[in-house]
Amino acid sequence: MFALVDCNSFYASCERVFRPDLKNKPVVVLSNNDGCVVALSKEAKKLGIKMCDPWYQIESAYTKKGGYAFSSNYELYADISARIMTTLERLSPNIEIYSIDEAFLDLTGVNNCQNLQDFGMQCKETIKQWTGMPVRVGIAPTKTLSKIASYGAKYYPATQGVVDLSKPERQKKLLNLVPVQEVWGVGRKIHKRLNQIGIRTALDLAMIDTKYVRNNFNIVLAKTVRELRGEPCIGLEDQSSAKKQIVVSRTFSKKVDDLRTLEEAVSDYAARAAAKLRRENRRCLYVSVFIRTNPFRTQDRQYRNSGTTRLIAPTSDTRDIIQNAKKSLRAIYRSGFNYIKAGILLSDFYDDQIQQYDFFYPKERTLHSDQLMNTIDKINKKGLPPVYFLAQGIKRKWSMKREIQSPRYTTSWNDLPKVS
DNA sequence: TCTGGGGTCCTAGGACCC
DNA sequence: TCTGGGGTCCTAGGACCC
Repeated sequence: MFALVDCNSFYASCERVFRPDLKNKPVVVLSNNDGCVVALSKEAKKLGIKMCDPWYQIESAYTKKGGYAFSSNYELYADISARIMTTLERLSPNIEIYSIDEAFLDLTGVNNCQNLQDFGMQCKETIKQWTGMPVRVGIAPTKTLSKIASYGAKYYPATQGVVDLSKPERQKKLLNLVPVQEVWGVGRKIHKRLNQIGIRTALDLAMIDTKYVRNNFNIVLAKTVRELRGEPCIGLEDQSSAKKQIVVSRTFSKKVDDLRTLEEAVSDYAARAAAKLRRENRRCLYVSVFIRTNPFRTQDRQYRNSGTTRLIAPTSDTRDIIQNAKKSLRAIYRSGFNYIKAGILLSDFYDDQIQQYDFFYPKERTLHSDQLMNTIDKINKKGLPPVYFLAQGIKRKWSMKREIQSPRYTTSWNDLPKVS
């Protein structure tokens, strides 16, 4: 048996934790560069705002109606997420942190000593009390069904945010009410194809022959079908499973056309990616870079490309990663285009405890590399002004716009909320 | 003028091997 | 006119997730 604990409009709710005056008010959170809406409260939804609405199109009408908006504040969200996950770990022995605002709980054994509905209610209330965040809980014999349960908890207020689908009759009843595109694993493309063969609800999907699905769709959807019938196919993921790739990419705050500026941005992303890599205790062998123009500007000539370099040996040294990123960038850069986005991707990871040196690897790099990186990471961890490489640039005019960001209430001493 | 970022998994097709 | 069979590995791209 699984439980899915899911936060209600996570980013918007985070903004409310330290702003009780925003209770029952419309709140939206914007993507990087204040580009579009990525989270919205119930009240904002009622005003007709939708996920992914471009901010510049809705700003004036929305604020006139008394709506509040925030630039994304990932430091705050990550910290609140960590508090919620720690709380869940105390309530259940085995959890899988699925995303910043969701976790699956393994309820094996719990149903022997406690009513599951009560357990769900206890989770919800404890999290509210300890962190201030509203969550809902879906309980079911498979992960896919627990997602369905969570959907029920979201759209039917009578459930008070907790739905237990351990009984097959209840599963059937709810599946019949859920549109097929809401099923976990059914995206836009599959939805369209399912509609063409007359599949409209989750229950319709649960009833198709799995062989037919395997032959006409794919094995992933066949698993989904079996999960909807209550047959567990997807287990709790092992959290130790390490990342396979690290991506850092950003849209620029304005168009960029010269190589120097691109180099600066790519070096900055490379340094961030390298720091992430070290946090995972890994080294990487490949560094890829991609750049692209703005596809929304149809009047502009379009260009996109990516390039990859293989390092001499696996490394997590920022200097190596920056150097190779710049090399890849120079190989793919073409002048005469307005670039809007660049990114870096690290792949093929190795444990940082095992260092296989190459005969031709420069000695001075291997000698103090780990010590130097360690020191930089330590300094940058402690809320002091960060240490960075000159290649990352000083003014960073290309860097993203966040004009209406809330304070970092829980992660910066200067931003602590004041009580007067 | 202004349209996000970071991931995973699967599959088809090409290169290569015997 | 005629040109095998079976396998592995790698990569790019598609689809999905939050």
